[in-house]
Amino acid sequence: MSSSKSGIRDIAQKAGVSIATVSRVLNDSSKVSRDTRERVLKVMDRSGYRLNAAAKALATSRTHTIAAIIPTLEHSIFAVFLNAIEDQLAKAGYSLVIATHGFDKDTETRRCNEVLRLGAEGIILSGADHDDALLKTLKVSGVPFLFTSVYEATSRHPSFGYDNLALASQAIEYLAELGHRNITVLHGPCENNDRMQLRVKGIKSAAGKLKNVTVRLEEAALQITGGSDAAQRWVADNSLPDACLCLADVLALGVIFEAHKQRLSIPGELSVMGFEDLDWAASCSPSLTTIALPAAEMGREAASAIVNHLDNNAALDHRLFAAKIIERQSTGRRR
Amino acid sequence: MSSSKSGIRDIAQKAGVSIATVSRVLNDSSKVSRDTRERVLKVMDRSGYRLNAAAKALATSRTHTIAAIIPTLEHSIFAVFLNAIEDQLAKAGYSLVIATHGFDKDTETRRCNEVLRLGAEGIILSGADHDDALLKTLKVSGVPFLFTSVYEATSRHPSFGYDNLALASQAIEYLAELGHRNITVLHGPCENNDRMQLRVKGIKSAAGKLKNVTVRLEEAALQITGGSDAAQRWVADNSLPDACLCLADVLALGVIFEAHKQRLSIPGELSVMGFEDLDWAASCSPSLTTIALPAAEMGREAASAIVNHLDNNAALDHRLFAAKIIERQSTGRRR
DNA sequence: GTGTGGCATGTAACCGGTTTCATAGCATAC
DNA sequence: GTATGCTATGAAACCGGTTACATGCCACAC
Repeated sequence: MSSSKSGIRDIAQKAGVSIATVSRVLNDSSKVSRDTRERVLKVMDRSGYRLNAAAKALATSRTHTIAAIIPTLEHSIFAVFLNAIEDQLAKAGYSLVIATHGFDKDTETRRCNEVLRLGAEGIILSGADHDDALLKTLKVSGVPFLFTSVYEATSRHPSFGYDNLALASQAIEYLAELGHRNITVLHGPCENNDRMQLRVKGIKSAAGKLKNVTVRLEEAALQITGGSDAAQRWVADNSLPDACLCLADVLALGVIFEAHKQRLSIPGELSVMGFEDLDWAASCSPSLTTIALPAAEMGREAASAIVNHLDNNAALDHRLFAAKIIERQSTGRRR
Repeated sequence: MSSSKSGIRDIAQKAGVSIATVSRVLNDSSKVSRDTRERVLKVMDRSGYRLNAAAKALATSRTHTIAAIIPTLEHSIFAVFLNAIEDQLAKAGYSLVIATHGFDKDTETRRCNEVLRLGAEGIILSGADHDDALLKTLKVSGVPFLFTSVYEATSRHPSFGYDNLALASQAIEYLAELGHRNITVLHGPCENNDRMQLRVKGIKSAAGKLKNVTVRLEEAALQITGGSDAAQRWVADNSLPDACLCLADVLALGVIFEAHKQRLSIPGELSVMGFEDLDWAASCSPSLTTIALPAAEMGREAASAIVNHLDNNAALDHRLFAAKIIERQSTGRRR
């Protein structure tokens, strides 16, 4: 080995300049003569130099890393969301670290500490309901963070999301307006999932005001079989409602599949409505009436907002993402 | 502020020990007396000390970070795969950085350089077909890497995956054995996607050997509408095959939805087979005969292998993941 | 010729950890 | 009492960058 020095010092020596000059070249400082800059760059290129991010982070206290802490990547709504975040962060020169917690608050808190140790400069969280320890940790650390998928204008912490409560109310009102009098609402587990809690709350609130409409709430596992099992039960029990509102699209897909197996006509015998507008909702048969949540847009904007806060000190506050009912063929007027 | 010193030096001062001792406590070195250790830990706890990962990385040349470079998170097969990786890495004390390239080789190479600069100690790639520049970069860097989703026993680089070629052959043979004589194979774009290329190659190879079977290949966009558009065309053109083999489950789902709309009976008038076994394949109607790819298992094992290589210097080599045909109700004997 | 200012560059401290090596303290062996 | 060895601890160098400050040089004004 010709030179044992590593990194910047090696380059400096080979180029016959000081390490400060090399650093200036790296950082595009204008205080370097054209000649010198080119000489240094040439040496770097030839030596296959690669900047050491850890050293830079140590010296600057900047890591250019953002963390997203989410329940799981297995639900495609999160994958779409994260994909948009990653994309946007990459454009801004930041990288994404992900941590999943599987809907467990203690795990979430632990993972939050881990990403902070790693030097995350910003944290994107899912939902607004978190452990006190997590919030305290975030507060103490001073790292900016963002709740997502919920819009909580009154919260002290910034949130980017939807008005889950109002949307759920609108959904059931929509079904009621179609004349349905007997509506079953299928929802996922509410535990450690405030988005779902809010939707259920919205249902309860709207149900109280609807005259002549019977609303029944049922919980199902948040997967296709959760929906299909429920539909199967309705047929077996002879408890088929006029309409079924699923507070997650996967449940609706399960219902649709099961209805098909049972030769139940949708929307003839059963109207089905979803929540999320996953990619297949427009294509399934019948296509699914649902509430379109702009998850990708939310991801992009959340990433931009955090970056903009870090780079330009822009304020982080609340942001409501419009979501609206997409009328498709799985719902119809009650016969 | 009482003490301006930061991190370890602050703790050392408050505990009345040297920084070396604090470091020993942090690293569980046994060469610290019980008393001292407890005193240091107490001070750390009270001060809300958090280790600086960048400093540690700089000093040790270890980041405990693994990168996964994948095309996109939007296809759920990748999400499932990554979810398993993240889970496994977290258990082993590593974190995951993800980089997506959107099926673009140049972007992939660029992202690879980025994660190397970040200090990724291992890299998980999707597929085995990459830019020469990327391979050279990896080779020069000395960072261990793993191709996934493909099994290439003859490759000089380790690969964890499936025998895409053989599986595709088996799939079409399976359909032929059911008596189908007129089979259309629907595949996604092959460009920059060697998994798909291999599957198509497997089809062509098997097709040559099948007597009395006409195999037609059609390309479709890798999304549900790719499948439904194709099926719609078949009906319009009067070119409906006996059976349709989709080299990605999403395409099969599109075909199933469209068949339902067209009141085409599956498998009565058309047998449909998929590839991947995504989560809904068992629940859809009719349930989908497909090839089950153990993506989560592959993710877990890939993560373990990289970690095991880094921690215990275990060799990284090839690993074939068994995938098999899952017979469900979307396929049947030709009438 | 001297003074002034600006530009390019270098020197050295610093970021927060780890680690090598030295050493103090003490018990045990002779 | 001295030699020996072991344990717990500390001092200081080091990892690879950034950056405040110093300096050398040159042009230009006087």
